[in-house]
Amino acid sequence: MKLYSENRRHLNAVDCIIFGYDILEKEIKLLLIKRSFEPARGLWSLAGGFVKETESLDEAASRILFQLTGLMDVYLEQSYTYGSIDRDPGARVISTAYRALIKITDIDRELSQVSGAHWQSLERLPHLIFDHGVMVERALAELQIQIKVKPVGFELLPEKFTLVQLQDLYEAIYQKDIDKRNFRKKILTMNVLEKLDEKEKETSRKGAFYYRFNRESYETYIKQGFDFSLDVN
Amino acid sequence: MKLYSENRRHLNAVDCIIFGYDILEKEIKLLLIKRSFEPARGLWSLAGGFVKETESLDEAASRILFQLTGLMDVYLEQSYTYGSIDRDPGARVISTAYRALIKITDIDRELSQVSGAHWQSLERLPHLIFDHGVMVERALAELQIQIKVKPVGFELLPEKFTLVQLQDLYEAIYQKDIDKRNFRKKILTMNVLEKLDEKEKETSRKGAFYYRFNRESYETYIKQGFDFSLDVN
DNA sequence: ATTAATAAATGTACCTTTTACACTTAACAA
DNA sequence: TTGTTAAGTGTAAAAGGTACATTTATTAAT
Repeated sequence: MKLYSENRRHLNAVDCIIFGYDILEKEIKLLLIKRSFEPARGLWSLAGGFVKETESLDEAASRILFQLTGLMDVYLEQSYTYGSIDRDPGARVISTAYRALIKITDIDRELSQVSGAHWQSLERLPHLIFDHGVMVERALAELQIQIKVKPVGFELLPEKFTLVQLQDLYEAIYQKDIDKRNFRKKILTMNVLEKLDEKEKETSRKGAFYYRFNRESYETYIKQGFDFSLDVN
Repeated sequence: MKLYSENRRHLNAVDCIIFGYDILEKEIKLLLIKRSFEPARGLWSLAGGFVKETESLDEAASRILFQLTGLMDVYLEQSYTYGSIDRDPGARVISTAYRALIKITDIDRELSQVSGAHWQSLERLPHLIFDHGVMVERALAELQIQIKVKPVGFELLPEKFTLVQLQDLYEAIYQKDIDKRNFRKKILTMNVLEKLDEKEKETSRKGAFYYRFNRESYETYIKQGFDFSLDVN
């Protein structure tokens, strides 16, 4: 084992896979940017940046997300660290990917225009630079696992949402159809949804009741070892 | 966004959480080493080392595992990257943890003596340096999740093992008792175990039949979307 | 030869959860 | 008043999970 000083130092980056849900198009979207510097300038990429000596990896990821979206306190979890020698043709860069879930409606549309960021449907992504495509695949797989165990779906929806919208979201994440009655039965027996006295009336004459996620009762259930897994048809 | 060259470089390390299973003591063990350099020389730590410019993270982890154990082609998966600024008091080091599963019997006892490595029971670990305790906790949690979905337990057992031994292993990982008949029913319906014509006779007069993991039928089932989860009492 | 001791091996009934499936209701517009 | 549209609802059958006690094979001791 060598002394610290004898060892080679590396550039470290973070890249953010930023998921959003488009409630109208019923599609998961990713916030992507046009890369502004060489190599690969002008091509689509994840939001990323180098880790500074004054910040942790988590802080770097938060910073990059904030710079792009103006949002703080976003759902953000480490995904995986990519460390192949040649993954970035510009230099050896070790990059830690982070998964972010945001409510599309929270984003200031102007802001993202300025920074050259755009929401792109997961179904038809443009080609991404380097290994960013692999990062997206892994992050999506993690999201699919995560949502079985934790109600992270609510991070992607507005405060008020209908059961139809919630089901559409689950179908988009699983990329599978779900039986309506079974879905409602299961999600309602979890007792983490509050029915509101208000209806969403854009999409039907009858209207659908809004619900709200109750974070407190969720915490209670988690402590009791509650299992949110939703095995879906 | 700055140019590559303007950004600060960091030391990158990998640390290996090496799990083994002691079939006699029915305990999960970790292979730990006495640290040989400052800071924290002489204290217990995970096996780790710096990432070289000529190797990927995965390669660095394999190399460190090989240097310590002499084993190649070991089950090895990335766990998590630890990037707090002050996690290592010697310098800023970003460390990626890897989870390794090895058969204790595969290890050349001499070799580990030379390198100052020792198996320590997970139940009564010594204090570990830096954030290595946290790394262990996370890796164990990952192992507990992993074993529900993939039969990784077989990585920890010798080629031939009895159902009693397999159950003991699951109990050690889950840190929970499991009903014998239900365990056997479930594990046998998975059809990935081959019963051998041979008995283990050390621990009882009657003797227990040896089984062998059939990797081929496992692959077949995985492709069909088989679910190995074993929800246990 | 018989008996005692020990751990391995085995089956079933009950309960819970999951699945499959089609009609009624509310609201508005014509 | 009627037509249209999407929201909302229940039940029966199947599958899977849980709880639980006795028999069997083998060896050592008498």
